[in-house]
Amino acid sequence: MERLMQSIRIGINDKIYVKDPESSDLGKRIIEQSILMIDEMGFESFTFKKLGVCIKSNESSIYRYFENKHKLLLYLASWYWGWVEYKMVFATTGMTDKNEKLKRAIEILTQTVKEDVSFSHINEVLLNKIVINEYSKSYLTKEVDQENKEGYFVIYKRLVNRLHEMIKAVNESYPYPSSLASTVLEGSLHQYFLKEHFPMLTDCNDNITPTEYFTDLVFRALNPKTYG
Amino acid sequence: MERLMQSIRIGINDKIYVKDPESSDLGKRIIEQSILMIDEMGFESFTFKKLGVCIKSNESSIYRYFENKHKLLLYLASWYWGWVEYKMVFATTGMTDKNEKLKRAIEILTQTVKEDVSFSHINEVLLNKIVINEYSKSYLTKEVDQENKEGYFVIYKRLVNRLHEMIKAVNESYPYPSSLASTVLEGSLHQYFLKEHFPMLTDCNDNITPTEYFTDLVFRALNPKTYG
DNA sequence: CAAATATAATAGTAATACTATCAATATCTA
DNA sequence: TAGATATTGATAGTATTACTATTATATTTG
Repeated sequence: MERLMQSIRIGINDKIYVKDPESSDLGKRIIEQSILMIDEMGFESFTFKKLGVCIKSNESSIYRYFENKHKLLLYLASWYWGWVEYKMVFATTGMTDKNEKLKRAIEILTQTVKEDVSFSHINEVLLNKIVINEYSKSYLTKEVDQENKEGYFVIYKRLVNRLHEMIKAVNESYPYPSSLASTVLEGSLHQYFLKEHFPMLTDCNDNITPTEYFTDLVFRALNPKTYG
Repeated sequence: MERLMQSIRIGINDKIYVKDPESSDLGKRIIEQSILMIDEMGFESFTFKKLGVCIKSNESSIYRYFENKHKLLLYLASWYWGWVEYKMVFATTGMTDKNEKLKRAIEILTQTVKEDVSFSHINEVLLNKIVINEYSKSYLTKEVDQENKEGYFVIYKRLVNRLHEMIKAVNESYPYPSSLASTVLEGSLHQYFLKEHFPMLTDCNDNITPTEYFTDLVFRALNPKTYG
């Protein structure tokens, strides 16, 4: 798996960047260090100026890769969801038992990333933390409709849709497959956040994972007669 | 109900503001107009300078009420959740049927606000929209633990807890009552957002409400043997 | 009416989020 | 290998943001 992952490229909408950061050494340093810095100081405090100092490059050079830090966040998020999508498809294709398949998918989608599987310069553990803390900010904007039209969220939408399809496969009469799918993806990030900062608002802790909670929830919803 | 609401005061942690905006005419105009402006231009573009122009007052005068716009958002959110809590408690106290009580609570917590019930200067319809679009930003910060310690989120936490208690009352053996409660509250805002901007990711539309989806979900989760 | 308080007006600072220009390198191509 | 081209770096500059400080002017209250 690790070997395989190293040669995978995540296809990201090329309108998100001015110049593909994968195409140069500077570009890769921008991605690598921005992940470390955003995790460290939070997206609000992060600036291209600070990043420039950190990678010993110039602010103006970074602007040649990304219009602004918002676009950089969109890039990081797209990369993350593309990576999760890859892992999910890889883990579930070929599975014939629909229940098991859905269960496995939920597992992949709701688990934390524990070790850096190492796409060379991208630290997936920190990127996962960034997505938990910052992803909402990438779409809770006044420009969301325009940016959605331009395709900045396609990967995420495709991922929700894949889950939606698996839910339908298990119970085609369940009336809210899309909402359930989006609830699992978004809710999972939220439960991780609560676990860290508002432990009173969640049952998730060192023993109970968001994966257990959502697996249970989804199968109760889909199969009320036989579950539990 | 309307009459009653007009005389209610929402008790907000006084560390959120420098000077209580309810204590003066200027303070009320700050609240009133900031709601209109944040709804109109989004929280990112909103500044105290612009607000000053809008209410024909001075930037520096606004700083005497709120340290910064983040604190103002915390204030608006606290007010909103306090108002929702009031409505929920009002609607459910005295109900004896635990199932009906939970159902009614979910209804209140997940419905949109359709008309301005008019706390004089506060437009609840717009405030509800602001909460959908901006609430996450109030806690997805590096300062969240400190601010939580100072009690800036007590009302919201109390509300989640009330729902948690009602869930337990219906099914005390359900293993994830806190997570389910927080999922309903946060997920409801998310479904409204998706309905508006990513309709493919939700089943909610003009005919299906987040209330129906979450009522169904919660009762399927709590009562798998008899529901549906 | 005097004192206290609230608000307004003005000015100023450091940082942010860029844009523009030009020089220095590196690389690729004829 | 010279010459063109692309990439990066350095410097400067602008408008806006997010404040703080000071002083003046209303307004309230005792």
